[in-house]
Amino acid sequence: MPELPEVESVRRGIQAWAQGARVDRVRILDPRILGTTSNRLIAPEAPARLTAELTGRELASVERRGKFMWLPLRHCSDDTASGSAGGDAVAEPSPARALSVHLGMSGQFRVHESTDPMHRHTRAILGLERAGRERLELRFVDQRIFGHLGVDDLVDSHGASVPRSVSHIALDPLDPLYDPERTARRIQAKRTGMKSALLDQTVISGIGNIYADEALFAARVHPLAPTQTTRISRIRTVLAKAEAVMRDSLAQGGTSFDALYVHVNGESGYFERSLQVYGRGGLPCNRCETPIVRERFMNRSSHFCPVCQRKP
DNA sequence: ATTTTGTCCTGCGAGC
DNA sequence: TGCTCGCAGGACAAAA
Repeated sequence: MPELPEVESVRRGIQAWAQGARVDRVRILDPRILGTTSNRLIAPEAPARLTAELTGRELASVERRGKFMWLPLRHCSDDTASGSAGGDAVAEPSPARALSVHLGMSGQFRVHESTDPMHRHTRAILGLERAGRERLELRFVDQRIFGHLGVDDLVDSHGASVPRSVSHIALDPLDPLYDPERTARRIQAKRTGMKSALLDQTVISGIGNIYADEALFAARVHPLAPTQTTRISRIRTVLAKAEAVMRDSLAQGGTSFDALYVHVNGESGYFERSLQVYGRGGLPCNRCETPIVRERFMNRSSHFCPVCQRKP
């Protein structure tokens, strides 16, 4: 399940290939990836519209906030020259639109040559033309179609330019502008459990079910500990552990449980072997040997040590 | 207003 | 053997 470390791994993975490339071909194989998880009504003309928006554009960079990625678009220099017929020579305008990407549960970006065999769950293909280098394809593969592709206006949010669809997402712990103290106070102001707060992408972004469980274990805090009565120092610790565990994971290329998360070249990350509680229900706690408990609440599995993480 | 619940989707494995 | 059922969970609309 791609969370911050996995998405950042993918961002770094495609950056070298995508940055500065020109989109010369777009194929939408399954239009459902153009919708959101809650809006599956795809206008019939949506694929053609996205294709028109992207074709001929240059991908300026690859950005990320939390689990969201986007690639700001700009007109290629030759396009600009022919487009502004006889107009004043203006400086390259800052990108106003971006290709926005969410990997959902099972989304992957894979770098391929166009002759490579097609993966069964390929949902979209961007053909990339790169000055002086061979053509390649960026393929969006997504088994469960929780992922999303779209083109969106760039707007200002938390001191950065992000797609409108990302503007409500909070800064993540790897963002230079991230403020852990402010985040801790916001969490304490909520009336909910600690795990719910960590998963609220408008409070802190990038944390999903795996790293929420791992951070709470590392901080010795129960997932259902009420935010309001948890001491601010404990909340600070949880945030520090969340950041630490995600940085560790990133250094190991992220967590790969199965073939659902892989790098752009198809290789897996190695953080799974470092997980302390997630996926370890019934196995002994690495600190106290007590069997790790797996319980379902919030419609999700939560994994924790009943001894190390005292009940609220 | 804020918090919780339900929904989307596919493949796989357990159980009968 | 073949079927059904449950499970995996990110984000968001809807309900509470």
